[in-house]
Amino acid sequence: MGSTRKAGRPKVPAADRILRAASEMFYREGIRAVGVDAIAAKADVTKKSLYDNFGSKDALIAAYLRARDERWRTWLLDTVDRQGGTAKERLLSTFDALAEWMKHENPRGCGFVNAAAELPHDGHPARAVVMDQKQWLRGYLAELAAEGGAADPESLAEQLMILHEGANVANSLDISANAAQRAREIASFLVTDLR
Amino acid sequence: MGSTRKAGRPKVPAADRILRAASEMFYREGIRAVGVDAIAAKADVTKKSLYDNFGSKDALIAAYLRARDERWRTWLLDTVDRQGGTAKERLLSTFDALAEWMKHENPRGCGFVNAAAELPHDGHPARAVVMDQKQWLRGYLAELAAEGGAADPESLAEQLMILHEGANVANSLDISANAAQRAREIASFLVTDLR
DNA sequence: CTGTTATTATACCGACCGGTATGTTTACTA
DNA sequence: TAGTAAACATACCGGTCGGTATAATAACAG
Repeated sequence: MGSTRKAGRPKVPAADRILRAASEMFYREGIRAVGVDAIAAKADVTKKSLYDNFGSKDALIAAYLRARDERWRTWLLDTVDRQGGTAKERLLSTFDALAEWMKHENPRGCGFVNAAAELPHDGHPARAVVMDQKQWLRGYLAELAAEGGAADPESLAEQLMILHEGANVANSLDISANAAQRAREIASFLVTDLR
Repeated sequence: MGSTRKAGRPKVPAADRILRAASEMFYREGIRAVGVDAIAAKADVTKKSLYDNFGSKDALIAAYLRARDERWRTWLLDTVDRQGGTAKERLLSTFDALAEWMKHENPRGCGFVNAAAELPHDGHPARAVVMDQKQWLRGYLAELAAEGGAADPESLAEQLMILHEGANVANSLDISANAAQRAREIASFLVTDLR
């Protein structure tokens, strides 16, 4: 069902093209390194359209992170559900999902951690998105941990978060060739007592 | 051009003030967010002095990271040596060193990881310093692992690196209240068979 | 058709960017 | 005391930053 309207012009709405261009450039080059003019040019859009749609660069940054967050959540949940199994197995599956994600979407580290590194001020709208992303994953892991009968699900979730974040960094800086796999090995120790 | 640097000077040399100011600002605000004018002003120095001493902003960034690297290495080695003990105990001590370091020098995450996030291009002089920092720590951990009789010291070092990096991120984004302690708990599992 | 909305094109704004040029002053040392 | 090198102060450079203004054009709903 392609929405092909009039072979000449906008197959994809301007807002979508802007967000797509911004996402690629922000992640690859760094947020502060990319100017709004460059984004508009790559999206084949005027700066006016960009500001009509998003209001400011800061809002566009937040939108970029929100979209990335949604893609990651979908990918993670789909992968875990697809592999199925017990709560213990699903906790370990999150590292398989991470491995694939890093391979083709995350070669330069976690986009949220990178954004937080570039935007240290608490007031920035992007930081709320970052914090939300992390707390969501932590909550999801805690849920699975509780389901598996963990003695302290929250503590286990924190430990698994450390492994996730560490794998991201180790992967992006060539510290480990298959960081997600290594993190998964460690995680398997932590969940041995679960069902 | 003989003696450029010689006998003791009563005041703190300009180069030191510049490097100190740059270090604080780069780490706290982010590298790209800080302009050379602001650094010169904070160091109470003219821009000319800054460029005479460091040549370019990129070189100053690399110098900032090199200085930070040296401080970290010194802190780590001193802490580990102070606590002493077996190789196994010293591997665990690296997490105690990290905990203290994060408390008063690293609240905003690993400065090297943050720098790599902001400067993605391989050609940038800062990236070499970052990579060197990570490889050094990995090598140090592998050394201790071998000393402790690890079956595969390199693999163990990679796993411990994941824990170090993960603790840094978890600490800076409030994912875990005592991330280094949690990472240490995990590490203690990994080194149980060592001496 | 007409009115509205989205989008285009272009030009502009003040502020700041990294970096340079010019001289003048300070401070150590030969 | 004279020489020298490092620090000073100031001003400038072209380029880019995020953001705005104005006006023309294209698409669509009534």
